[in-house]
Amino acid sequence: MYMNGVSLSSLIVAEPGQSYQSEKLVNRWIEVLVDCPGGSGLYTYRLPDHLEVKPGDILSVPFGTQLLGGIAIRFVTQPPVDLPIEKVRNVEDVVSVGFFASNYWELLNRVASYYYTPLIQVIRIALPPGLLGRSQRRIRLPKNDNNETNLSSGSSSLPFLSSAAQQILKLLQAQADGDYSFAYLQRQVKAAYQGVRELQRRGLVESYLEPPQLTRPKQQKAVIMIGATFERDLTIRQREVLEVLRRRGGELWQSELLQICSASTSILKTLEQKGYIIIQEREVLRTAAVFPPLGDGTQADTPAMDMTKILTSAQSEALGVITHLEGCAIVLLHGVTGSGKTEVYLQAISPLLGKGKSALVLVPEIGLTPQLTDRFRARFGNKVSVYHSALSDGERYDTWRQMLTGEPQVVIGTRSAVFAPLPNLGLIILDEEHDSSFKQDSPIPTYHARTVAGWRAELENCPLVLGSATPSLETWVSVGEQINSKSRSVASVATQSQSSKLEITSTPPTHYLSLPERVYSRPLPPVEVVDMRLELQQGNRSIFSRSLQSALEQLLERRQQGILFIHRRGHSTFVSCRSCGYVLECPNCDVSLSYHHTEENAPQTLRCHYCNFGRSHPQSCPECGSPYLKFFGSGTQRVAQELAKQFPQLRFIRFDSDTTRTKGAHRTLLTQFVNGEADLLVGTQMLTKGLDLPQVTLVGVVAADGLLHLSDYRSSERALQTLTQVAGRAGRGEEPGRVIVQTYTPEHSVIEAVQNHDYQSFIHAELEQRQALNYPPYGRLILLRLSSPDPIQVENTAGLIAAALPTHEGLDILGPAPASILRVANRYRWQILLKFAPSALPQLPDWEEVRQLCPGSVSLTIDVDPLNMI
DNA sequence: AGCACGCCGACT
DNA sequence: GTCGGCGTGCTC
Repeated sequence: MYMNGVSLSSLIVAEPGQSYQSEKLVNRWIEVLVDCPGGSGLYTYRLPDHLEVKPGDILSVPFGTQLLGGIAIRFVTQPPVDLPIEKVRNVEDVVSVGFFASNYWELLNRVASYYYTPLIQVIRIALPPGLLGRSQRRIRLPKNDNNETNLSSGSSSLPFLSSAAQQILKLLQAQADGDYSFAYLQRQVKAAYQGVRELQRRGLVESYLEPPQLTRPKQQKAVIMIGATFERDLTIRQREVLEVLRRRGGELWQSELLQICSASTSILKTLEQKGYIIIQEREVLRTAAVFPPLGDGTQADTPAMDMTKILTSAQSEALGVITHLEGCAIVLLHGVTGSGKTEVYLQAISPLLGKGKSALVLVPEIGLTPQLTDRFRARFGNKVSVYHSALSDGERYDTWRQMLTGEPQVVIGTRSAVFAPLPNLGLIILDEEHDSSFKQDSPIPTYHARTVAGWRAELENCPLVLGSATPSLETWVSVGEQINSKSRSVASVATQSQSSKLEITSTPPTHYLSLPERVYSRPLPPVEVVDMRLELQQGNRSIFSRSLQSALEQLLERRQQGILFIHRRGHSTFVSCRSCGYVLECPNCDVSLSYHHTEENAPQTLRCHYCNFGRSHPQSCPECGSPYLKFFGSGTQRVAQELAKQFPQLRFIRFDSDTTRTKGAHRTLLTQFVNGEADLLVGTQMLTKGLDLPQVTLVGVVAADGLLHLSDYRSSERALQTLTQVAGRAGRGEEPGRVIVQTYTPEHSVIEAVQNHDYQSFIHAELEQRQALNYPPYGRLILLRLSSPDPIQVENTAGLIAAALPTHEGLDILGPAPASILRVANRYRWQILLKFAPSALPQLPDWEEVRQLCPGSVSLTIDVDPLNMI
């Protein structure tokens, strides 16, 4: 257990059935895990008589001068001996009752210990924001009965006030209620702390605590009928209302009932007095609005009302295996692009709901997959809810509570939804399991949703289905090497270690399920590789090869649609001076600024992708004054310009982080494309994530090279995954597709693998290399990220830590090395990589001791199983 | 994180 | 001598 010196090993949540009464009288004290930033731990509180608390409840407790959220851990018969009794304070309130089931608690503990993160940090991501919300310190003008004469003349009458105090007073007097949060004043006025103290001493302002803004459930009035017989003391109108209520099952929302009967509340009041009904405040759940379906619904493959589809034989075999699983199992559903994985998910979930169980569906980014969400909604209606960080706090809170009800339901969500508190979980699906957005880089815990989902499946004793056309090597290896024997059966089914029911801790059984063909036997698109060196040699200086150019022309002639994929890293579009070569750089980070063109007529801006610094495009070079300051690179803007020049009739839509920044932009752009308002979709990584656009026949990769030559050990794997996914967007409908990949290194093994649609051979070659170098999935990695505003201090600290790390057989220490972009947002970053065999785990250093080596200005993040090593 | 307490330099 | 700067440490 990782708890900053507080041992929680004996920490067990009380059994569910435990009575409040028995505890209440005996135990006057309760230990609470408090949500305080520095070194969180357990604190003992007194339980007032009027509060009923059970371990696992979320509480609001006084802590120092503020009220904080905390989790009730356990009752104790007496406070710690070294704690003076008068220091023990009362629990303020109960925020939420009965949340942590014991296996859920165990899940959080595992995350905390595996990722070396304080438990409270894990709890924070598992709970909706605001639940552990802190109270706010606010400053207001004193309420004065005799009018404001002493203040009204303004700050000029108080010349002896400091300028900070005067500014604060002015702000407060200008505000209608004369009331601001202290944090706001601190932002507005410098030295606000002193200013407020000064004003407080003079009695000109007062300070008070606003309790945490808990997102209270929205209450609504419900009308419930009691007694079924109608006496004759009813008027015709009252009878009508009761009749409506009876027909609707005796319960309705007040507003609904009144609307149906076009009545007013006075009728209900009388009925309540006569004892026919009761009116009750009930919680109403604000679930996320159901979006309109994508497209107009007339497209052959766009299901308006989604129906169960007839499965291919591989699909039904896979479905058969999944639905017959009992208890925990890990399943890899390896289906080529367009093989109908989603349909398998849908049909696997369907019978569960009937059995009163719920399903959790994890996707890389919800905004990118409106199609998947639509399809689930079309199939399961309001049993589907969506849970991710882009929801408003209220929506998130309500969805979270909806999950706690235990109603059978389907939750679709991103990374953090792996903590969705669904009881009766019957199945976890993690779609596009190779996608790196399932890994959190910061803040801590740096968890991988796939890893956590595995634990969750084990603890909930339910299957986990990992779906991908391009499985990660980690999954490939963990599901079993037996796939090596290339079975060419339609659905090759393999079962590894049969776990006996007695050994709960043994590794769960694994299954490999393959969907090697697309639905309706549609072929995978042929991939044409174009050597751009030859193009240049033969005098074609365009960024489009002749092959791609003619394909684009054909697209227009045949009225078909296509996708152009551009790999763009932040600094591949930069502005430089053609005269002196000066490059415009971010003043805070060591990267060049990239050119942005947010709207048609907006002024040109330059932006830093790391810290979001922005500036206008200067008229002339700041260095030499030359007016020839232009942008370089092959970002989407550049490609868009070239397209407009070479193919003026071609209508295209840019689909990248610039054009999809606003909420719902993904959907709008995709809808336009689906409706045929454009011929071509031009974009970056986003195009790779599960788009199902049946009309697309052409996929062009402008330059594959940017992907191939990244400098970490996973770059080949990632490049192949990206290219395979992009290629897989072509030919998903009735028209056959084709793919054109432009590259300067056509002999690269990744390019060959894409061309031959041969993922498996590539994997085996890649796995051999990983094994030889002891990289994941064989060896394990832990990355220590250090950062500080002081370049010398980080470097020194990094050296100090590296020297202090133990030297063991099988534990490699790589570095310390400066991060590839040394400075981001004015912080200098160094890192140390630890590589070790899984068996060397016990020899790892004590991270608390390592942390001690960091001076205050240097922050240390321990990234377990890192994916991004920039 | 706040907010105490507490220890040193510039002033009445 | 006091006021007020900010560095250190606690919060049940």
